[in-house]
Amino acid sequence: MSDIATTRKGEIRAWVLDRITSGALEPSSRIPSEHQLMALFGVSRMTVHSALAELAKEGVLRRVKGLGTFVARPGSHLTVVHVTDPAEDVRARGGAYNIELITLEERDATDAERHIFGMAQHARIYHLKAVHKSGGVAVALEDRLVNPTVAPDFLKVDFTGASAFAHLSSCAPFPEGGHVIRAVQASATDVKLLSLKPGEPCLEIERTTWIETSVVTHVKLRYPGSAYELKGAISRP
Amino acid sequence: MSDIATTRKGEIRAWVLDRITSGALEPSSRIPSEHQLMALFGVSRMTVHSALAELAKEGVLRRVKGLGTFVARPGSHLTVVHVTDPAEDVRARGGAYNIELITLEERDATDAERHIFGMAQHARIYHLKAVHKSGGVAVALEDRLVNPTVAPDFLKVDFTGASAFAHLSSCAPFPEGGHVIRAVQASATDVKLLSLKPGEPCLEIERTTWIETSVVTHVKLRYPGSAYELKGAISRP
DNA sequence: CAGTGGTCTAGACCACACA
DNA sequence: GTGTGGTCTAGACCACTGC
Repeated sequence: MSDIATTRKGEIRAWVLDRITSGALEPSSRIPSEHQLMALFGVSRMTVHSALAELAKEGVLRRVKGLGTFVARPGSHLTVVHVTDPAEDVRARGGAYNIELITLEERDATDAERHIFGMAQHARIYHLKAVHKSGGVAVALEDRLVNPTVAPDFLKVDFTGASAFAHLSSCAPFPEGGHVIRAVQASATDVKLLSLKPGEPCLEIERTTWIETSVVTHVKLRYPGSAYELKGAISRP
Repeated sequence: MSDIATTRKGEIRAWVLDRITSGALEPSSRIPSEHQLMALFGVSRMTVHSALAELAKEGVLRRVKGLGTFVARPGSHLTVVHVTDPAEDVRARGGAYNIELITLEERDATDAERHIFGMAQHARIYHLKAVHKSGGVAVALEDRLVNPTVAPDFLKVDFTGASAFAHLSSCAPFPEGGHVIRAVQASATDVKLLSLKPGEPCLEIERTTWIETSVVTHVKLRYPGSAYELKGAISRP
C-alpha cells in the first residue's frame, strides 16, 4: 500500500498506483473503465474521473476518449529543476550579494538576435552583461537579451537592488520557455571575469522564455563548475 | 486573450491567466471566490473549482481552505528535463547502439553505499560500470549501483538488448528521486573510456531514485561536454 | 451500435479561517 | 456565526472509438 488514503479519490489513486508498482498492471495495459471502477469502489463517476484525470496529468496514465485508460510507458521520467536567479541564490545562501555591470545598453539587434526574438528588421534590443558576486567572489556570469516591448523599463532598473530575473518576472509572470544545460570549457573572458583557472569547466544554462507569442528574454548563465551544482527532484507532482 | 477557450473551464482558466499576465491581478492578491466566479460565468461550482484547482496544481494559484485563492508568487519557475536513458538516446538519434561492460558484479556494499541505500551492515549490492556507444563512438559513461532487493534479476539482464534503465523502470515504475547536474573536468579514466581530450569538460548527472522508502538505484552518468546537451522546457504542465 | 472518456449541473456535507 | 475551499453525488449530454 502506498498512500494513506483518507478520501475516496485517494483510495482510487492508491489502488491504481499499487497495482502498477506491484506489477499487476503492466505498462501499456488497459485499466478498468470509469464505470467499472465506479461499481468497484461504490463511488460516483466524477470521483473516479477526478482520480484518473489527476494521474493522467501526472504522466502515470494515458487516457484516450472512446478507447480507454492505459498505463503510460515509463522510461521518460520527469525531472524538475527550479529555475534559478543568481541574485536570489546568493541571498538564500546568506552571502553578501553585489553585481558588477559590464554592459547595459540599448542597441540594434543583430540578425541572429532578431531571429531568436522573431523581430522585424531594424528592431532595438536591450543587452545586459554582468557578473554576480557573493562576498566579492564571482559566482556567475550573465549575458542577457531583453525584448523592449515586453519590458520597456528594463534599462531603468536598479540592479543592485532588484535582479533582472525579478523585474522580468513582474513584467511577464509564468512564462513558458526552453532551456539547454551544457558543460563548456571556460573562455578567456570567463577566466578573467569569474577568476577561474584556465581550462576549468563551466556549467552553462541557456534559457529562452516567452509569454503568448512574444519572446521575453534570452539569457546565458555561466557558473564555475567547481562551485556550482544544479539540484532537482524526480517527481510526479 | 490567451487561449482559444472552447470549454467553460477553459474560459475561466483564460480569464484568470489573462488578468495575471495583464497585471490586473498582482502576485499574492486574492482572486474572486468560487461562488463569485460561479455567478460571473453562470456555471456550476464544480466547473469553477476544477479550473482553479488545475491552475493551483500548475503553480499559478495558491488556495487556502477557509481563506481564499491567491495569485502565487512567481520567481521560481519550474524547469522540466526528461530523464534520459543513454541507450534510448542513441537509438532515438538513429545511431547503432552498443554497450561495453566494464564491471558487472555483486559485492559487499561500502559504508558510503550502505548510507545511500539505507542498508544494514554486510549488505550486498549490484554494481554496473559501462560505456554506451553510438556507432562505436563512446557517448556516455555509466556507473550504477542497484539495490538487489528491488531488482533481484539485475545481473541476469542482457544489456546488449535492454538497458539498465529499462529494466529498473519495469521493477520500479514511476519512482521518486533526486538528481544533481554539474560540470566536471574529465578524469584520466574518463579520457581513456570516452576518448576525450585531456581536460575536456564533462556533464555529470548523478541520480538517486527510490520507490516508497526503498532506494532503487544510484547512478552517475558522465557525458562529453562537447557532444552532449540537456534540453528541457519551462512550463506550467 | 455500445462503450469510452470529457465536460457539466445543482445540489450536498465537511474542515477550516476569521471576526 | 459567515465565507472559504475540498470533496462527493447522481444524474446528464457530447465526441470519440471500434465493431
